[in-house]
Amino acid sequence: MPADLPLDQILEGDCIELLASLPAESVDLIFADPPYNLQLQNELRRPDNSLVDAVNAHWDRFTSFSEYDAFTRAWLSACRRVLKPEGTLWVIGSYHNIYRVGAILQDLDFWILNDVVWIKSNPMPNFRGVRFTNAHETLLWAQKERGARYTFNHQTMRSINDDLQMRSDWYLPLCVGRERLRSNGVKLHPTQKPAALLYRILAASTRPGDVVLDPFFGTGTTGEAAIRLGRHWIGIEKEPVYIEAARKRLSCVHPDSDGISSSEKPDLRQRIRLPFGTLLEYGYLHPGDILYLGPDSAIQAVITPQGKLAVDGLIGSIHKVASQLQDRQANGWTDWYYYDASDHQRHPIDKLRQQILSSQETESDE
Amino acid sequence: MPADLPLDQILEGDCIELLASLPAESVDLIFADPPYNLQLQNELRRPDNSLVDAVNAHWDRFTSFSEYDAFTRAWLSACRRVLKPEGTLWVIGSYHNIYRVGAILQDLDFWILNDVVWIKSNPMPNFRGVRFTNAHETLLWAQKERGARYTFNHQTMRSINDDLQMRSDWYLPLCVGRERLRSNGVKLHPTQKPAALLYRILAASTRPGDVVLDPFFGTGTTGEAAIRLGRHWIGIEKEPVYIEAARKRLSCVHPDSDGISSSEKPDLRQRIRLPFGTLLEYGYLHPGDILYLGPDSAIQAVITPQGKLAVDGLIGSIHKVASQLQDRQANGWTDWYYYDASDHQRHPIDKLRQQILSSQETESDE
DNA sequence: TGGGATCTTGAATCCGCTT
DNA sequence: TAAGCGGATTCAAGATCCC
Repeated sequence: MPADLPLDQILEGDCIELLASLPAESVDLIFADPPYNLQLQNELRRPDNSLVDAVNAHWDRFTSFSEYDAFTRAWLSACRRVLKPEGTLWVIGSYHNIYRVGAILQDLDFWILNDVVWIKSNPMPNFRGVRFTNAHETLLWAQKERGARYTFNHQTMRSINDDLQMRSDWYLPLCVGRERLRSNGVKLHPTQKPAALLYRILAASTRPGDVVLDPFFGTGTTGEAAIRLGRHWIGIEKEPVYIEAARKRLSCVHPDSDGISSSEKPDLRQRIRLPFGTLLEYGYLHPGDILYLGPDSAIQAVITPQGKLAVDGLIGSIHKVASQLQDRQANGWTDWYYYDASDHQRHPIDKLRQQILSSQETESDE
Repeated sequence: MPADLPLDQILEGDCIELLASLPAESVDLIFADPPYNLQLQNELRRPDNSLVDAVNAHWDRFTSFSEYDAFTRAWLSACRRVLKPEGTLWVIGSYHNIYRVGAILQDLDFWILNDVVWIKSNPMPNFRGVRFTNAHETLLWAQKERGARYTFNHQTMRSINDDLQMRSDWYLPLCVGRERLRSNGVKLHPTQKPAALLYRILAASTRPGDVVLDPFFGTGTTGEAAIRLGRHWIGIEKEPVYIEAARKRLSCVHPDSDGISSSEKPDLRQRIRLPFGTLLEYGYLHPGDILYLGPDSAIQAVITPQGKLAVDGLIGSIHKVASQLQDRQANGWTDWYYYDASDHQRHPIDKLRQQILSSQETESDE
């Protein structure tokens, strides 16, 4: 590691200039959350006529695609220089910018390893009903040089995904509530990312002690994840307000004493756990199917596309719904039954879980 | 509709040439599933050493991004020419090609309306555990001209999504089992799309009788959805094997007698506008009658002979008066109530409008 | 203090016909 | 063509209020 690498600090200024001042091939991972080039023409109002507080920051104003492209090429090239040959890069964006970014990234000889979709559990609806709800953002994960060795902690990802391979669709809520940084009740940054997103990214693609750089540091979510996971970080940001907020925030963050960072090998106990939704993924059950609360009970519930159960107005996990209906702590796996057309009988859904678990044991790659 | 438009048939040959022979601005919707530019360097084997039957067709081989870009620009431009000004275009792809396609599409002045992610319930795992399971593909939905009116059947989408807005994340299984076309047990087309995907696309963004064109028709999934939904279709394909399979397949498809197509809720935006004065013309209400601002409110207004409402010095449309009295954006149809002497209750005046609208529908429906 | 009702808000390219 | 205006349009969570 070069001695002149400014570790664990925020560099104040323009990222393209500051990146040029850093030593080449010195960084293991880059996470970038660049301006999205949103182009809302007019104000937007909800059906109750209240005004939506849209992104309208000066740093997100570009006059044309070509201006945005030039900006994108500049910061991506600067990032490429400081990245180690075996390093990788993440970029997040929406449909407004991600196709520009993706194409330029490929033109600069980055090699895409995955695209990942962050699916929001609570996106803002489309108030006018004129398009589909914009419920996801896209992450690109690319390596600097095609064919180079890169870090991917497969077992760590498995262990935080109920021992299934982590897929390219990630379900995470927006950054709201206590996690969202505010000043006098006003959100500090219009697009603060959830900590869980950065935590997963760093846990997946870095090793302890690695250097993680974020050229659009904002309020420092990347730094927080790095500290918690025992990685070094470098943040670049030019807005003094964000820098101050990030410094204050990061002064209170400490490495996790347990969790992913200290248990990078999967815990054998966790191998038994399997989310109900997996039965849908495997096609054993389908959204819309009916489950019964017991072998003879008339009480029914419908499976939702999200892998929950719905009865009347009640929606929740198999365990929660079973508990509420029976007014006691319940185990959904043994309480809910499905109808098997082949033998005309009801069986507990736990039977399906056992089938998947046993098939995974034999498929296991260890 | 141009008389020389070859409806409901497959055109045999190269799509760029054949598109040039079609009349300009004649097609309502284009769905394109272009070659993905997949380039597995070596054969891919599962953990049990069996060989994965990857896409390796000759039509999916490009030697460079620039060659793929030129091809993409050519077919997208040709599509743009035949599309009506208010027409829209869908393209599906994976991370190998969708960023090229998206950027070129924007460069050609298509205007992106949404990107949609098709999330596969049963994707192929990443056998070696070196990346995230590639569990989704990306769809781009764009209009030919920014700001033009386009078709989006919001109410239809709502009704097939439990009365919630349809989001940009779609959960559909891969095309497998009986749906997958096979010849002697071998899959006929390496990337046959599920019928449910095309069905949703056409149900969302076309109207009955519209012309849907697919420049990479393959085995005709787009044609099947079009027939089932009562839309015209044009398929372009150059592989004789696929053409033969599509012809055979489509000869057995018939319009749905039920399902989405017949349960399409009328989009309120698209129905005929009916002025408040019509209620007076029909004799449902009379000048001088009293309306009430809610089921219990004491606030009253008088109907003027001009079909306006008057309260104190205030005179205006049902909407304007309701908005001013309540100090918010209001819909007069649902806010104003009339007194029905037959049941001694107040009802929204929208009830009267519905009666007229339904009587008009039964008159015009043959 | 508990729970139900109401209010607030989040990276959003967000109306369309008539005059 | 730009302005006017009729009238259609929202989901999930967390925070706050109220009884």
